[in-house]
Amino acid sequence: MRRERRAPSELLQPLRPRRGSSPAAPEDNPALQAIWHVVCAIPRGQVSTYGAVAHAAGLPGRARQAGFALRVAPKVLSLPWHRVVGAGGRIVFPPSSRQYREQARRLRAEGVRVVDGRVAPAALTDLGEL
DNA sequence: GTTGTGACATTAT
DNA sequence: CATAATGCCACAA
Repeated sequence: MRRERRAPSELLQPLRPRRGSSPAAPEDNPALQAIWHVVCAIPRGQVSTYGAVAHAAGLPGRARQAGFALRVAPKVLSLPWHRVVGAGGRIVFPPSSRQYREQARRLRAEGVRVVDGRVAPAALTDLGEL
């Protein structure tokens, strides 16, 4: 049976009609905004996962989009992107990549213990249901 | 329209 | 532990 895969975000905010043929800017995407909002709410010194962020943003099963959202996030938002890791608290960036080191550095600066590309399980946040 | 790709997750082998 | 197979879905070409 084919499931209806309607994004709950569509119910939260009606998609506004795109004007003319203007290319929809990421900033206009409610899903991305929801994700950014959730990430912004992750307390300092705590960590969450892509899947959990997506779920808390009302987008269950769309962990990948959480990654995309962080990727295209405007710099001016200065999101705490480093507080988002993969399942099991693993840093998803390739070790020795510039981003990996940056994320580990920022996390440790907040008191989060990073061992072997993995954050302490205790640092994981619940995010509740928002 | 199709295809390939990805800052993912889960399950199976 | 490591791979592979799926599921998932937005985006770029």
